[in-house]
Amino acid sequence: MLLQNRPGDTVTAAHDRLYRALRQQVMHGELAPGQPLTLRGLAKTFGVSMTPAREAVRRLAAEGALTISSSGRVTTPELSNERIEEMASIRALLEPELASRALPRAHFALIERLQAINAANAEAVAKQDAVAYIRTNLEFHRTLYLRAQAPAMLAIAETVWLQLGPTMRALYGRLRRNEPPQHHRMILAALKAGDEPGLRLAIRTDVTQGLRHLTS
Amino acid sequence: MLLQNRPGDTVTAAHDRLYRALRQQVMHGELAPGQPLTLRGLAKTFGVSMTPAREAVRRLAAEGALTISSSGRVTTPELSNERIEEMASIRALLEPELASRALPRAHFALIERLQAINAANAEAVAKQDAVAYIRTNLEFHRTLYLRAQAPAMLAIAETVWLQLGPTMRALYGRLRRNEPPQHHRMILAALKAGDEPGLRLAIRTDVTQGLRHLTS
DNA sequence: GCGGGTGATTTGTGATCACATTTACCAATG
DNA sequence: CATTGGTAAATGTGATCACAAATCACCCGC
Repeated sequence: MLLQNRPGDTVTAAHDRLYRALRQQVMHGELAPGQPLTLRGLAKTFGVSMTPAREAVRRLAAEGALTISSSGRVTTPELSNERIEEMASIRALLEPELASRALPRAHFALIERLQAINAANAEAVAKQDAVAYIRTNLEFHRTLYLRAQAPAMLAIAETVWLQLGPTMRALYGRLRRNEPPQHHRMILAALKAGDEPGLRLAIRTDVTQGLRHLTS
Repeated sequence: MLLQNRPGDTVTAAHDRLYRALRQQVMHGELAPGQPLTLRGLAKTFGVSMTPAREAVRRLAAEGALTISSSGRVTTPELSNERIEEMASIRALLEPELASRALPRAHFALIERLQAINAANAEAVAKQDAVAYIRTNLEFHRTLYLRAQAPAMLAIAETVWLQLGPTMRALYGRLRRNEPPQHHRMILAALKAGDEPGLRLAIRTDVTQGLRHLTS
């Protein structure tokens, strides 16, 4: 991962580089739930001082990507079962709407790209690569929802994914799944058919099913 | 407003005091859209140094309560009509769900409190006090949704209110409305009757109607 | 009157330091 | 062996400073 500005790069603020790198790590499940982080540690890792590290951490904490204890300690979030179920409800509420809005704009080129992402996802399953699985899974959804032309709604969905990142890692790392997501095929079929109710149902089922296993 | 810790107070971090004070100002429409803020100005106003001011601003920017330009300048957000409509859609999606979940737990004491808040709201209308109008209006919704036992969903709804704060100020300051919100009475009636579809519709209408006027 | 350029001021960014609190470690004691 | 006590290390917080970039104000020339 590129962390330093190099000559010719557009200069990005240090706090922003740190924010983006950490955000991706959290969202893709590269950090376990409850993982402690320190400002000095992050600063040293990224070759900056504590100041930009603090700003990045505050920003991520505001998005729910990190938790700050009453004494100021920073960790990745450990979600209760209730919270996980609530997050699943939110996904089940937002994402069918995003998919519906994307449906009239989903032409063949988009479906083709979704199929390619799905193939990469299946490959991640075969390799038992949890991080790649989560990444391609989210990429599948984001690619579709980008067509919805609803940036604020998509941003909310992404903060939900963020908060679920570490938990998803724990989930998919635990139950070594061997089957690629069957619901993605249903989503693709509904997209091709222009079937809005079917699409909503397929999305709802897809986002709900994975989390159910963890709350048992 | 109390901004300094006094002996006997539980010590709250400076950045957190500043965050809460600013957040309330933005959410309640005390700041106009596009209002510029400076780190040194905020720090001086709150009697602290730039460091906690920066942290509070980053946090608020992450929630969409403030906008940071490419050069780092901080302002309250100026929403496009498209963005306002999207925000209304999000409210129309989330808030009926929150109300539905609150419905089975809405006993008489809650309805009584809602009526009291509604009376304060009507008073704000009579006094042409836009800030008090927005504050009591949001308090009405938050009091109901708190019963939904869905903290993450409520938090998302609040970030939407936050982003709309300055715009609501501009809206309600412009069209000097003389009538108290008639939809709140429908909401209360549906609550008393235990009528879930009616409640969902009343909420949806209430959150949608106000914003429609701005996008014309 | 009006546009462009130049210097002064304002402003955000990042580093460093001092301080208070929390946490971790380890030994002494029961 | 578990528990308690104290000491040392680690950690977050806030202030201050230096720096660069952006912005603003003023003035000159047209």
